[in-house]
Amino acid sequence: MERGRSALGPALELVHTGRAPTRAVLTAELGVTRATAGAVAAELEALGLITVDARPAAAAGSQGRPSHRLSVAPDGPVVLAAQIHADGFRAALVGLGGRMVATAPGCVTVPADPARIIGTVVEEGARLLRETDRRCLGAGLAVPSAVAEPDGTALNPLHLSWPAGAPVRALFTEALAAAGVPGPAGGPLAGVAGNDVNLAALAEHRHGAGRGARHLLCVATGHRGVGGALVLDGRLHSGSSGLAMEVGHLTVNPAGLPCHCGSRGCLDVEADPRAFLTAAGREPGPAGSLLHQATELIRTSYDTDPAVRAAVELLVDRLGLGLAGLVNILNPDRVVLGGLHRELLTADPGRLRAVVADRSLWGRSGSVPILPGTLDHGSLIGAAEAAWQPVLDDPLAVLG
Amino acid sequence: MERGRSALGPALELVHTGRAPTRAVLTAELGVTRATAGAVAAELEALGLITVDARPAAAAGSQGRPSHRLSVAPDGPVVLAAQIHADGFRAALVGLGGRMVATAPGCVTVPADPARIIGTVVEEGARLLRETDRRCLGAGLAVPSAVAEPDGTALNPLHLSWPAGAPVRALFTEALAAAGVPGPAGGPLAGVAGNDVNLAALAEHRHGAGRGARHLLCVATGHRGVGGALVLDGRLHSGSSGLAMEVGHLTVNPAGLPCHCGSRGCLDVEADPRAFLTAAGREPGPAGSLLHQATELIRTSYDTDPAVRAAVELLVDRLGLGLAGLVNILNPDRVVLGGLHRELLTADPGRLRAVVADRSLWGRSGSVPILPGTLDHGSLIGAAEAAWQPVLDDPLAVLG
DNA sequence: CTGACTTTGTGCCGACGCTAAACAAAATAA
DNA sequence: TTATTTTGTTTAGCGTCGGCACAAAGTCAG
Repeated sequence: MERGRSALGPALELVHTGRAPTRAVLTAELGVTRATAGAVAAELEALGLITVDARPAAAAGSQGRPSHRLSVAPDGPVVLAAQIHADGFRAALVGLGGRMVATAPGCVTVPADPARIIGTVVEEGARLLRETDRRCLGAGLAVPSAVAEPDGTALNPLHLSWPAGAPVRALFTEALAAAGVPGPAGGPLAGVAGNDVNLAALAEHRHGAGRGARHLLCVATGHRGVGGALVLDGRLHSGSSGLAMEVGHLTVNPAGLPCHCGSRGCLDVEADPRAFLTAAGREPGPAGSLLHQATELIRTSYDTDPAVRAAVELLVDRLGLGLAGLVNILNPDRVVLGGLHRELLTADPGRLRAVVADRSLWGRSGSVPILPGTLDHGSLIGAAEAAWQPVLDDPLAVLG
Repeated sequence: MERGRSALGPALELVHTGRAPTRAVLTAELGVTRATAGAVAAELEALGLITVDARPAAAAGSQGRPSHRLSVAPDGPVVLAAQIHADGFRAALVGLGGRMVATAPGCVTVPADPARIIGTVVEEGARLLRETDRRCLGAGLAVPSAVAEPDGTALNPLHLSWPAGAPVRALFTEALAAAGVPGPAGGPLAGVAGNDVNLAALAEHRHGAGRGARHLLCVATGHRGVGGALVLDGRLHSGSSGLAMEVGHLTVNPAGLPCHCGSRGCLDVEADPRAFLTAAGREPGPAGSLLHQATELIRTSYDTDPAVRAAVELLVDRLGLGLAGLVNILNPDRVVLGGLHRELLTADPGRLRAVVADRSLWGRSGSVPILPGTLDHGSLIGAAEAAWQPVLDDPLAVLG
């Protein structure tokens, strides 16, 4: 059996995430000798994945021989990333380092049946690939639904009016074959599919506000409902069957609204954009625009409208209760919020952090940092991250 | 740097947990060649950790050359395990395979100050060690409190009337030195300390009802409050600072009792022995006997006393709600219950499983197995497991 | 009982990933 | 200029593991 250089994957991940800007840092991070780090970097360069710049802009102030600069290859291979959400879909090519190389304009279409829309978004991606000469090493798809493993089926694509249990991964892989996208070995390309919040969390961990966190908790909301995700030691924790972090049914308001799950006051119905708009006395618009409507309302009227401010406080309190419960269970060392929750945090960071610190049992002794997400297209980048994973695990197995 | 045989640790763990009864199975489980597995087994035997029995009792019915039998060395090294609970403490020597080699009679003492009681239990353990000629490779202590890392301090030793923040690991290590317990290298022995429920979960995963589970969730109650633990891919998940799985403050009864955390209806006050006794119309006895009182009541009167049966149903419903929340968040592939919860499950297994399946979102499509714990002294065995961990990770680093 | 077959255990060799150590290179400091 | 510091490279060697051939110990068919 082929045995690749085992430090190759970790080294690529360090360059990929920007945590190894030089061979010297790479040596320290990998815990190997300079000789090994040098050999590994040379091999990654030979594979066309990274570049070594012997003459960086200007040496820093420290003494000693200046380091060469390591960076991801600017014209290296890419992966095909696709995202489907309530109000459309998007396709892109993403290189190492989370760099968006090419994007198809975000098409706004009412999602019809899964096979059709997945076929369409894959065709967009295939078109982008034909316009470039860069190799495609993988493909990832983000959907607003839990994706069961090992089947790759979408269990609750609620906002998409898809049938529950749609085999999204199989449809994705079939669409890739139909669109003529070749895999790295020339054969067919196997796609990966995942929940959008999970994938966004992975992207935040690699390239965003979660960088360097050991245990990262992400909570985000799209238009309806609340999603969670957990990255443990750099790996997405999706549970034993891909269904972990369905956090929407934590009780955050015992006297609250009834939820379709049978309980009352679930996070899902108490801390999503619809709940916010209702609390602010606004009429919720069409389903596909709830997030934008709520975000705009906060950004434009938080400082001026007392009703908006009161709604923010209410939702911050509920969200804080849910976050505190999750922090007590998972004990992450960082929390990153997305979607509406990110806006709530930005609007009133002190209150949310205080609520969580107050309710999490060890809040006083070093409470957990809570940060807003920093990526614009987290789910899309995350889909790319999932597609890169085999390469990051063992570059030679994919490229060798 | 010394580089031990890297398959040595995994191989020892497989024999330790009984998952590799023969070299052939070991070969398959490790994913190596027969030659490597044979060399690894020979080295473990040379280290005195396992024995190879070339002539097992009787060959099984299958054809081909019969395997030699692998087992943990019956007179191999041991670790010192100690446990402190609300109504006393206990010390034991535990060999590989989770075998209790020697036990000091469980002393029933009201825990006074941490240093005194830890000193006493360590002296008991040291006495056991003096009565044997087996080497001691580590020491572990289980306490009924969250233990913060990396400090090793007990944050909420509520039932022990200890000061919060007692440095239990340091006290344990000091007591080991004071009692003259030598480490494997002749120097002082560094002890490890952990929460009792966490350690019991580790023990159940290695030697009990959790064996073979990928993601194991354990929930248990002692006399007061509810504890949780999570074993992910064979490693205890204790969070970024050792405080994970504080599950006692999940809301399971929105109209329930006020909890000291400020909320109402927390699992901690709704599903512990005191809550059960109250629900059954019994007067709770002294704090240190609540678990025994509740257990006895279920075992003797569940079949005959309608009030007891009603109390079981009530607590099963509340516990089920809490478990469903945890299952939705963590998506384990097995759940093991201890303490009173184990009794509740045994009394009415159908109801608890139905409640969890009903409330966990994907309950219908393959609900998670819920099993009673099978170990008598789980926390003690778990303390030993934690002490064995360095040996299981790299036997040569400890023994070489 | 004998021979074919199946499965397990072992010895030998080579590939490969890494460490260690010496050396070379490129900067700063005196 | 020379010494010092830090980085990169070369070479030798070691240890782990895969591959292979062979031996060992049983079952099964006749």
